[in-house]
Amino acid sequence: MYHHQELEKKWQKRWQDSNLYRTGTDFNKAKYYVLDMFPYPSGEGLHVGHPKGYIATDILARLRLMQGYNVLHPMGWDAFGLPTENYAIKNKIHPQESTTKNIATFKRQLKVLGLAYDWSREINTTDPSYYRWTQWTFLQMWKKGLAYESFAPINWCPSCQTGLANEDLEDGKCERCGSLIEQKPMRQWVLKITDYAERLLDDLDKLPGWEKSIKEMQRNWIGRSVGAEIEFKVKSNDLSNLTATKNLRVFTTRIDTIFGCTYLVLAPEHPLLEELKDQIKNWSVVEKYLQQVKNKTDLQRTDLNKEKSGVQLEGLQAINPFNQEALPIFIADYVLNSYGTGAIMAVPAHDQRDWEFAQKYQLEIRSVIKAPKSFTAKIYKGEGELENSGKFSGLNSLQARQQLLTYLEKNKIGQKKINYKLKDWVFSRQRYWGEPIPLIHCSKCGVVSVPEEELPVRLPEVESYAPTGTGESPLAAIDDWVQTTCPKCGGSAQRETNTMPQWGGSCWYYLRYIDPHNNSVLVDKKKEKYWSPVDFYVGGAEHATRHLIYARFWHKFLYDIGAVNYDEPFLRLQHVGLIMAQDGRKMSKRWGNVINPDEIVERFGADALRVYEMFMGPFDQAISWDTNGLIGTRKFLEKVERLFANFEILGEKVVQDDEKLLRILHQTIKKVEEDIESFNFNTAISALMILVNKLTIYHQKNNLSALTIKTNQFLLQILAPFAPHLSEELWEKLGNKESIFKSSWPQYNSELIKNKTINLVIQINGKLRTTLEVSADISQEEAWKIVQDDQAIKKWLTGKKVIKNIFVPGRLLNIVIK
RNA sequence: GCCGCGGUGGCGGAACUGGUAGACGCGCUGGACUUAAAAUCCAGUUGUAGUAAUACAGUGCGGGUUCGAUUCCCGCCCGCGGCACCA
Repeated sequence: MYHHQELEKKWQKRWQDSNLYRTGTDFNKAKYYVLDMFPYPSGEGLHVGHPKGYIATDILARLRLMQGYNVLHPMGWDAFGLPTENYAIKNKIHPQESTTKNIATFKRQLKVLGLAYDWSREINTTDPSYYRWTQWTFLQMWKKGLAYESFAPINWCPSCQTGLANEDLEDGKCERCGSLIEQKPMRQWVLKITDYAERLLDDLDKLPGWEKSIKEMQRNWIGRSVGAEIEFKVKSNDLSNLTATKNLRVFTTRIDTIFGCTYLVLAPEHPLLEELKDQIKNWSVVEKYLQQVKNKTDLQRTDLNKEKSGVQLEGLQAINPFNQEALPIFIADYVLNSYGTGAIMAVPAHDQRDWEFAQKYQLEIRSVIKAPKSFTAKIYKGEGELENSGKFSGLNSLQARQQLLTYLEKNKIGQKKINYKLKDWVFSRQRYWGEPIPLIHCSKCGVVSVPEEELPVRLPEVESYAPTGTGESPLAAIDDWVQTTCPKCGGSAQRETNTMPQWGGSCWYYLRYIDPHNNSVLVDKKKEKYWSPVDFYVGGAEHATRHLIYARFWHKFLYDIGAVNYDEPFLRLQHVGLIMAQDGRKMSKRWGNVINPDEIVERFGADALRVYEMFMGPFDQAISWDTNGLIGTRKFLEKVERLFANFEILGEKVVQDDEKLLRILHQTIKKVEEDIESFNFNTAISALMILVNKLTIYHQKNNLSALTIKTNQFLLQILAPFAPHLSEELWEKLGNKESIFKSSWPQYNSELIKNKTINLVIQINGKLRTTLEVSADISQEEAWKIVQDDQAIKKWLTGKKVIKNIFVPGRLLNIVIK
């Protein structure tokens, strides 16, 4: 037993008093930047799942510290956001006030875990000295035309009363509150992230240190598809021999199926509809359909199971530019106005959706790609040899696409086109608790930026935080804040009253840790060059398509304007697997299954919690909490403590290092070091347990330590990143004056770790029959000699013919018999 | 539907590059210590048969390659995550 409460407090105080984790400033040393995704300080405080990632980075940071690196390992708060604001509305408490309170709670909870953060670099996104630079970057984007005002319909959450970005939706619902999202035309500030789509996609290849799954999620989200835009002429029936009335562009990835196009479909919102209204003979039917579509929610509209519906635009025809065929035109809500050109060429023979539609409205289905003989289903979606395609028949899909494209471009009826699913980032929110957008509207000069030296534009005090619901932020009601003078002409003008989304401040916080108190630039260039990029970044996978795309975009922009020296912010990325409750569900107040880390630390100690969370299973996997498992790791720490307690009593005895145990020790040093680097903490701890078990057994049998004090200290050093408090205590007990984290990580002896003897596996026809303890460098001949005389093997060989021996040096001998 | 990840004892999980499947921990069983309990320590713990030595089976299912497959290939099933009328 050891008294974790006083012991842990003692060391936490000492670390703090000695500034042990203050970031080094000697730029001649190698650097290592380990970063956690900073938390949103909610009112509920932490549960045991939250710190899992922080413990992991802490272990890595401590290893790097002992290896002699300058380590940057900071923490801060992503504190703007809706829950705090909603809390303010309900309880009339200023968001700043509850934010301050929540941060204090979080910080206390993190501190009792003994995390090695450099708190002198703490940042907070709601601090004006921080958001000044968020605003500054926004202005730079605005100046480059990357931030623009849009009046297009956007996602509107009727419950949160604000516009949202595509990334903020889940299944057509608000990610925050679950309300169904509506489309609402509104004035919005939008960031042109699509300008960066290609780089965001291509540069993923520069990040071998990112998990495949997260890169895939980003690729999916960016959604690049290569195809062609083709121009059809739209003619009125009455004037079919006259010139075309309008041009209509469609986007397709399968131009090789163009001869199979038997009709065209427009999205119901397509602008051409309004333009050709007069020539559409069944306009009243069309109008009715449009009304029906309008009444559907987005969720209903995109329901894959629903039957396709649409209406033909009677009186209009489209001309296929490749064969001059006149085709009917439909509107149908299975075509989205927001993707491509909002219009498609329908090829029912080779597209599931077009096929369904054609079936319903009895349209021609014309095969233009030969299906393989083995193909039995109705719709062949694959590639192949073209048929019924004029002079292009006989080509394969790939050749056809190239030739058709050439034809398109030569005849100026279209061109190659790349489309992305990624949409520009709707960047304004009609809420209070966010960074004000630093722009001014002047009736004479238009939109004018707040001069940089006047930044930050501070959030004003308001009476009510409640959203107005009119599409205006609560800031709009603060007249003496809104009314200002135009920086350009000096005339009266109004401030922009929208605020930035929660994701704004987190786009660049990792840069600010590098230089958190700089008042003249976002980050000092020299410091940035030294510390950037982040070497290791750890956080939840739920950020794969939000924060991690936004931050990469923001960073690339900063790179383009010369503010940072490399165009990717995070070299290595690792996602944390959730800790679920014991019942297998997510830990949540709602289910009443939350485990508070404070209680665990109180009862079992921070070290036990740390070791347990790392030992539970693979780091990136979701695993259920089990307090029994935690007791196991606590017992392990007590075992370590006992080992050294007895050591003290027996300390005077002169011992020599036991060679076998010394070998295991050095193997463990290697294993622990490598496993920390690869985030396989569970196996690192398992190795430590094996070592401690062996030392304990030796200790008990011989009533003395297997190793000298000096070698025994290695054990404490490799345990220290996991269980820093106990390791410090025992380290001190052994007579060390300085912190264990000022000692150097032990070097394993690569000669020593080689096993001298091995258990040679003897197989017969691949089946294990026996093992022999032999010298590690035994030759095949020697092994064969021994094996033939072995009783266990002899009986298998009698009456059989040995065909051959397969020998894997240092491992096995397999005898193949017949 | 598409993409990614996974499926191993009662449980969490381990296994290098194709080479002893089940490390380590939890739980359980038996034992030592104790007046007793806790703690600690020892032994056992994939299944079947056997006192045992040992044998056979065994890593979601069915095939294949190989001297040898949890690992590689083909075809499925199930679970998790992401995307999704994206043309």
